[in-house]
Amino acid sequence: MDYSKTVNLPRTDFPMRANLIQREPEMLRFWEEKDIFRKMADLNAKGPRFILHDGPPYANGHIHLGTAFNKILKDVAVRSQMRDGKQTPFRPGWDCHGMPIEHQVMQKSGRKKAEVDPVSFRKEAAEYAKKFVEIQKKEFQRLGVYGDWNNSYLTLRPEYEAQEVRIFADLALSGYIYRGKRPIYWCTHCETALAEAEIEYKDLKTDSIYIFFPVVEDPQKVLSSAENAFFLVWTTTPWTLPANVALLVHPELNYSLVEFEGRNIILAENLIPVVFGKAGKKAVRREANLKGEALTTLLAKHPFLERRVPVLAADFVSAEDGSGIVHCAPGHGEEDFLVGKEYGLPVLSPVNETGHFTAEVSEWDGLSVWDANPLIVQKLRDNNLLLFSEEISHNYPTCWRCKNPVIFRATDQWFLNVDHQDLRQRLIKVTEEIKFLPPESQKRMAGMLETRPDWCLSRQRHWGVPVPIIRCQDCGKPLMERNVFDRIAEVFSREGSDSWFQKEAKYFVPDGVACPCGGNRLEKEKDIIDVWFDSGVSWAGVLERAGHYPADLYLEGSDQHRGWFQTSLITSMATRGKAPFRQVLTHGFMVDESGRKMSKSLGNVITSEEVLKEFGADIIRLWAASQDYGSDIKTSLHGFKVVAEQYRTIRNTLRFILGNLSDFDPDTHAVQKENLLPVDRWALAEVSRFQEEASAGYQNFSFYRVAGQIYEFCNLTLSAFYLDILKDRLYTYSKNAVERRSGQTALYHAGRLLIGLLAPILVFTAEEAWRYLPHQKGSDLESIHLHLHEDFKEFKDEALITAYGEFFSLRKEVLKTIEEVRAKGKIGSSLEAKVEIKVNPELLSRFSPLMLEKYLKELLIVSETEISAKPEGSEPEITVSRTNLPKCPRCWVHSGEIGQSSKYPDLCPKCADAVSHLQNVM
RNA sequence: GGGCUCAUAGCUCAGUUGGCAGAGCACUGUGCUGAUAACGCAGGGGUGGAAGGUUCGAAUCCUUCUGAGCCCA
Repeated sequence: MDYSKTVNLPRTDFPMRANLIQREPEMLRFWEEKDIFRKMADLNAKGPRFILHDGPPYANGHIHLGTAFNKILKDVAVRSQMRDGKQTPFRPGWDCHGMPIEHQVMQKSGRKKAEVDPVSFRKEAAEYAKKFVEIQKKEFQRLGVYGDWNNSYLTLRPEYEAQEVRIFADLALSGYIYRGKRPIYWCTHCETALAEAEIEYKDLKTDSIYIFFPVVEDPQKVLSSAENAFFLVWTTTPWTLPANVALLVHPELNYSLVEFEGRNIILAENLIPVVFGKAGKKAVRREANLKGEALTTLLAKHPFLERRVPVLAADFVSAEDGSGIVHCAPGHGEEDFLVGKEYGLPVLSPVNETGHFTAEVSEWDGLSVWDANPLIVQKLRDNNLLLFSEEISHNYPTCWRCKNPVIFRATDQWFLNVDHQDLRQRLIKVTEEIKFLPPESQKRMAGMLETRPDWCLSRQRHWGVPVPIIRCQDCGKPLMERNVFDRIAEVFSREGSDSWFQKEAKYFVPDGVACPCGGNRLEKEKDIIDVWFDSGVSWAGVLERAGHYPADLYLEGSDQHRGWFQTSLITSMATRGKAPFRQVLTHGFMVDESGRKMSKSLGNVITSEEVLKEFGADIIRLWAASQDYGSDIKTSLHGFKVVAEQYRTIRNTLRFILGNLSDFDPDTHAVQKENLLPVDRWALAEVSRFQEEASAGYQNFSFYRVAGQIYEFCNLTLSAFYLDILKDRLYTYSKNAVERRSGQTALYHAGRLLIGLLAPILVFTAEEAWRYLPHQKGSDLESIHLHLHEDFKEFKDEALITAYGEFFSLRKEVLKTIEEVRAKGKIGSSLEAKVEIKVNPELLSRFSPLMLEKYLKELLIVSETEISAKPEGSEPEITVSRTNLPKCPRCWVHSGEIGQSSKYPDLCPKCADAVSHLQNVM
């Protein structure tokens, strides 16, 4: 007789193969049709609020793996908070202005900045940005990201621009905004100022030259002989020499006077061998221990201009490179500028916007600074004032957009004064009140704030929000008045910032407002605002207006320490006196297998598109959630395969659970806790623990821990033990036997919890599995994503987990012994084994809750067991042999009770019972 | 030059307060054939980047060094 038809095998339509690429889009349609996202938003309308403010990605190009990673982390954060009963509106945004788009559009049309009509150009740029907003929106949606996609925020929307003007006005009217001449990063190719965040450092070869500056005065006789004396000055930017106005030494450093080819040369003592070693020449030391401080009384002469230059002390002068003496051009360097400011030096900047010398430098007028470099070196050589020159390679700032090296150039720009009203100190202070994840990033942020220069807000470009300043042409003063700003904001909110380029200045000035000087010829500022200011005020343009300010969390890549985190913090602190976020989470960057940053030029980029096509969104999501974002994220195709493998384990576990619950109705079949079998109580204790730990992981945003716990629960707790020992009960007991229903009760809870915990990560798979899971009446929710967190505290039982823990160590020994016996060919299936165990009485008594005398066979999946006490203190004794009992043809367990049933003499009692309950058994 | 991070099995990584070095993948062997393009079991494989120090005891704490990465100058 074939009993295989009489056993309760798992049955489910939940497929083993995920086929995510096909199924996910179907699921997206389902969510859309059923309006699930809106229902999610309404779910916790009365709950506490959790606001994750979306840092707007730049609306340029398709999303890449890094963008996908970031958005998925945000999504997991939002969804897990929602599961916890929080009200979590998520409004995605895009950054739409700025150089990258301007650059693209400019290139497409093949025009130059000066040739374009601003109005039509801006129209094109807006189209371009909107196009990519739509593209990226679709890509994010395909990844299953939850959000109010029909209400996303764009920095180019009129209302947003108006709000930006209002914040600018708040800053201007409280004195933070000034126009000044300071050296800033300047891209001669893009012809614009650049912010620090728009700079990339690359290795670049430059001239490294050692120049003689003649000493012309030594009033205090610091040198034994000032005759024929020279400072040896080091620089890597010869073109800045025309702007030189001073020499800088380190005050604490020791300098020496050496004789070389008839000259007396001053340089840092420790660098003598280095410099002359490089030059391949020999110098004789004449005088040592000249403190830098003492040298500041001397006066030198410019090597090719009629200019006397003082010697000043500066702490930043390095004793590591060069000669220990550097030249100072306040127009071409931030540090030089600060020294210049301290000593009242002039700020020379004889370079125009395209990087060519102006007429101020008569000798090289009209020449680009890069072309001038060799000529200047030659000039020095001709004047016999060059010790030597070499090429060195070092990190040099380049433009993030066009990749060309940038220069420092002082021009009139609009700045935000970071020290006004003690702002810098307040910023640093407030970082201590913000929760940073990981905590180290607080230091990083504070450190950057400590040293950052004033924020250069103006850009000489077309694509952005105009600097909202109206100036009097007669006196040149800006009309910094509240009602003027209000008027500009009001116009922008209606007509957008394009109006600035279409309307006359007076259009933006309310009637009756005039310049105090009496002049009435007005002009508009031509510069636009730094795009980082756009996104930096999103707390105002988005959060404040919705009553969501400040946000609970900002979550971005670690590069935003100098970017969005900082610009948001500065604008918010300066105008509202508080930080726009309570917590800041940063994650690392995508790097390849060998730890190198992913970049197009290295050809090691993996796009989200290719991963999506091959694996599906849930795999990308599981991958993203599994990463320890504290450091950089190593990424490889192989890594995705590993994740896909883990996914299969999880999916198969789900399938097993669902398959074995096909006849389970939780309302009628669930077994009361006190009637559950011990091991099922243990399983539920594990469920409870899993729930507790995973929830804690979600709350700390340690998603990778949650992912690990999920996998462990599936693989170790369930697959390797519990599901295995459950099979006999599920398959062979009578359908309604309490033993079977007890196991199903545990499975049911395990399945509910597992699907629930998976939901924030595997949004598609969880939804799919949820449909196959039996539900209690009245709780039959249409989507797992509308199902809230529930706890399993009633099943918590640490003592039971500990007791089973001890049993597992014993079990491991037994399995090993069985394996040895199997290797000798004595048994095949473990059901052919008889196991005898002797343990010390203490341990045996600790096992009493497990009721081993009754269940040990089941727990070891063998046919005969005996467990007894032996003298204390000694190791367990395990004997495994082949059972002599006959095999029950239905459940395959060897039993001494076969034949007890007269109706089914070939079966064991359990199977006889099961079969007799079947109606149509054959 | 400064700040931060990392270095544990071939690969990806766990190791909470210092207490016999773990998991997954891969590999090998094997069982089952009632989770079957699935599942179970066992095994090999690590001088814990290097060198010192604290300690009864260090992968874990301290110092130095080496290598790598990111950010900043």
